[in-house]
Amino acid sequence: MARRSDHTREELKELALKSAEELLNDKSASELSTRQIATKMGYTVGTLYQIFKNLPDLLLHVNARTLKTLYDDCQNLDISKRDHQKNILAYANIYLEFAHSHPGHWELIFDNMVLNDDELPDWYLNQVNALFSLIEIQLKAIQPTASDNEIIKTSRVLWSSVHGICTLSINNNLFAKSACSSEELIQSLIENFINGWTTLAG
Amino acid sequence: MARRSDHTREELKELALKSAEELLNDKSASELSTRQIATKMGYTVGTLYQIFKNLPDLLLHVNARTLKTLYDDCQNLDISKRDHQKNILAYANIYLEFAHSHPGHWELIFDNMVLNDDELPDWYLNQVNALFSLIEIQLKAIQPTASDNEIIKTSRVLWSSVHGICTLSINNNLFAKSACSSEELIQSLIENFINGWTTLAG
DNA sequence: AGAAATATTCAACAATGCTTAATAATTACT
DNA sequence: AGTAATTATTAAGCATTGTTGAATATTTCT
Repeated sequence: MARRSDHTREELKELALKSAEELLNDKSASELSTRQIATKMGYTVGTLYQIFKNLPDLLLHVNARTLKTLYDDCQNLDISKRDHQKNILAYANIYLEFAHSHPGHWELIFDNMVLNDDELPDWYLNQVNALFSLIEIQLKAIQPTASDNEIIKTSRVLWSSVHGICTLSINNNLFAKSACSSEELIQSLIENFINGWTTLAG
Repeated sequence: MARRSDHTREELKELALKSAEELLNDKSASELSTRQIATKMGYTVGTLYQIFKNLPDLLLHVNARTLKTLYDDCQNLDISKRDHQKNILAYANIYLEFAHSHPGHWELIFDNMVLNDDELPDWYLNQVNALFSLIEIQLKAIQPTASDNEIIKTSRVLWSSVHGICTLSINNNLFAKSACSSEELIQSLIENFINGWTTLAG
């Protein structure tokens, strides 16, 4: 066996990422492995190491595509010019919807294997910041006098909280049989928090 | 070979759990293995399978002890009879402090290996519910007219949100260099949310 | 003391994991 | 066209996992 010019280098990269993504539709992030990705591609593991530095590097590229999807989903929203709380709620629901329908992709974003390896590259951090900006813009519109620091802090609080609801609802760790759909929880969070934030700090 | 009378069955159980806990001080939950636990005990793996059904069963007992520690920490608080928001904030800080100082123990509680195996036993669920009750009592005190359903929902929202802040701050995923200590985030969450909750639903 | 019961160890199995050394095939050059 | 360099691809290496069954050691009971 040997060389096959079936695919160019760029095609192989696309193929690898696509294979990983397909696997993530059925498996959890921790079950993803080089062997499985290679098999799904119709190649063996060594090929992967010619395209990517190592597994974390491959996964980072998968994550980058996930972030892009999320960002595009947010951009496709009809943003209201008046009701900023509604906009934030819509963002949160996109996040929730994505987490529920693509738990594997979503989980991988927070996988320590990818994150802790070393410093994340700038091109990746920029994608993250772009997502945060969406929220920050809405918050600034709600409270134009708030300091940048306050805006950043509040965006982190909100996003962490939404994230927590997603995490626990996906894994069924809410321990509440009834009347606790994750949509309800998200809505309660956003409404009460934003209301408190506007009346208190305003 | 360790002598049969070195430890009673009960002592072995304690020894196993203690060894697992010590390992969790240095390792992440996913790095924990039967072989390491057995080695730390001074026994071999077979002994573990005489005490516990399998690894998830062992880990479930580790988690039970973690939950007890958390509950005891909460019970040792000086609870105010007036300022219920302050009490909730204190609970949240205990949760945060525990998560930061014992990330391995904390992570294991939400490990899918333990949770997804099969239905969790009642004696374990009771421990979980006891912790939720602490929050629910405070919420009920804030809004005595709120329905049970609303109390349950709100406790889940609050706890999920606190949990999210812990998750992301531990793994350094907040992507905010400065001015975002997790304590600040927790305080912002509790203050704004409770304020919004009392003014809105009241 | 000898036999039955139990505790503990050891070895093996069957997977899985990431990574790299070796191999085979294509390309580039003379 | 024939040889050398490059590169795609494979195969093997090495470590680790949870679990089990047989062998060995220790205790208990008759």
